Amino acid sequence: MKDAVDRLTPLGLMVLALLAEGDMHPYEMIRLLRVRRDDRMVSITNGTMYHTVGRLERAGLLAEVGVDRDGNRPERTTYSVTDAGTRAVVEWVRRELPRIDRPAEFRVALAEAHNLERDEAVALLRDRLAELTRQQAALADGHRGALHRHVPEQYLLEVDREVALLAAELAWLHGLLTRLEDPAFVWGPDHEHDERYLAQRKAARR
Amino acid sequence: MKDAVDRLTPLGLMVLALLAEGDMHPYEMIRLLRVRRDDRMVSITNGTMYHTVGRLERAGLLAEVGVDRDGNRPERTTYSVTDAGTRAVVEWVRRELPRIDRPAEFRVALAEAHNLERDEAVALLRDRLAELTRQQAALADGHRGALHRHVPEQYLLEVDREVALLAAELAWLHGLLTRLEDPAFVWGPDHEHDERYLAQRKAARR
DNA sequence: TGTCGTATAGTCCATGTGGACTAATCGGTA
DNA sequence: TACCGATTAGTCCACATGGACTATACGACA
Repeated sequence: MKDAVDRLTPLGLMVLALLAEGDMHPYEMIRLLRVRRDDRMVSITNGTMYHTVGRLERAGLLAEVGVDRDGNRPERTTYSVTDAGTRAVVEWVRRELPRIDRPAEFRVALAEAHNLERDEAVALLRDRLAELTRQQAALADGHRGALHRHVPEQYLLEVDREVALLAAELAWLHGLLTRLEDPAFVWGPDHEHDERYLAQRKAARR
Repeated sequence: MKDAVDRLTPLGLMVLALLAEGDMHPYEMIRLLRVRRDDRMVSITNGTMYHTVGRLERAGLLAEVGVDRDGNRPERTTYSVTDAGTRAVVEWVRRELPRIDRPAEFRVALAEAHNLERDEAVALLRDRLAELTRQQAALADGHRGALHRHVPEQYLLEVDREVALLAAELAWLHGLLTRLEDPAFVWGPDHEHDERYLAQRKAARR
């Protein structure tokens, strides 16, 4: 029996995380996520957003808090995140942060890692580092083996790239962990900044 | 009016490219793609494979060439790629190779780049290099700007990673183009190798 | 010799995605 | 002032995905 957290899509998680900043209607979420360029991580279309919000509501992770209307425009249904929704964010990030398959999920988990305690995030990222190291070694081994068996390089372009990108990701992750170990690196909610962010949201709203 | 090439999924393209090696039934494609670890690039499940083959057949890119039966096991429907299918592979790779959105598509296009003439592949990869450079500059700019506006680093982890990975991809692509310019880099079909590969296929078949 | 797991070859269905469509309103411009 | 295009807010549908399920056959092991 799969629970709600297993069914969470990357967009679903971003919606829940966004609602932590305040109640919103789906269309506003679309605009805000686009302004913040969060659509770099997941493609955001109307269909997907409304469908996603519907699913989250059925799962009890968010709830309708009101319908208002502006002139003769379509109704706007405003949603609020529930306690279960807030907990789901933490659980999901905890689950996805160390996983090395599912790149889209990882990017979102990384962007929302600040929802976890610093120590836990560091521990999970260390697990990820170990897994990535294994994968990189295996892939690089396979690549070398293929070259040794005289497989023409022209057939190995994609593997070659993958080995290079994995190396880069390892280097980056190693650097990040080093930075996170420094207590000077700020962690956790930054309310001063959040307020300025809220102003930005109001502005985008006109 | 979208044509068949627009509707091609990464798996669809891999199926067409695979059938260039000889007629096959879907289940054999699944096995072979898994043996070659092509499921690193696209997830391969039964449902997706049979559905994909069905679509390709309706689009006229491949055709049934026979049904045989082994003992009392389920029937095996064998497919062959059509001329339209062979052309579609080239068109699709030509379209996807320079694009910098859609990472999954690019990996498959890169793996199948040898279906194009060397000069064309190089030109398309150069276009990609230019686009990637622009994107990297824009993202790095945004990142620096955010830091300058005192956005806490903890909120910028994902962007930071993206900037690093884009830099790595640029470096790799640059290196590849340099290697491809050397005439010593072999390009185009390598029949000697293909025959050994065919033997591997027979072996996997038992 | 029975049986337990895995490989073979495929079907089926619940979900999720993305793009087309609607319909009203607002801002600019000729 | 009349009209054009973009924005707002949302619905709807075709299609793609992935996982569960079926049913036979083969190999290993006890």
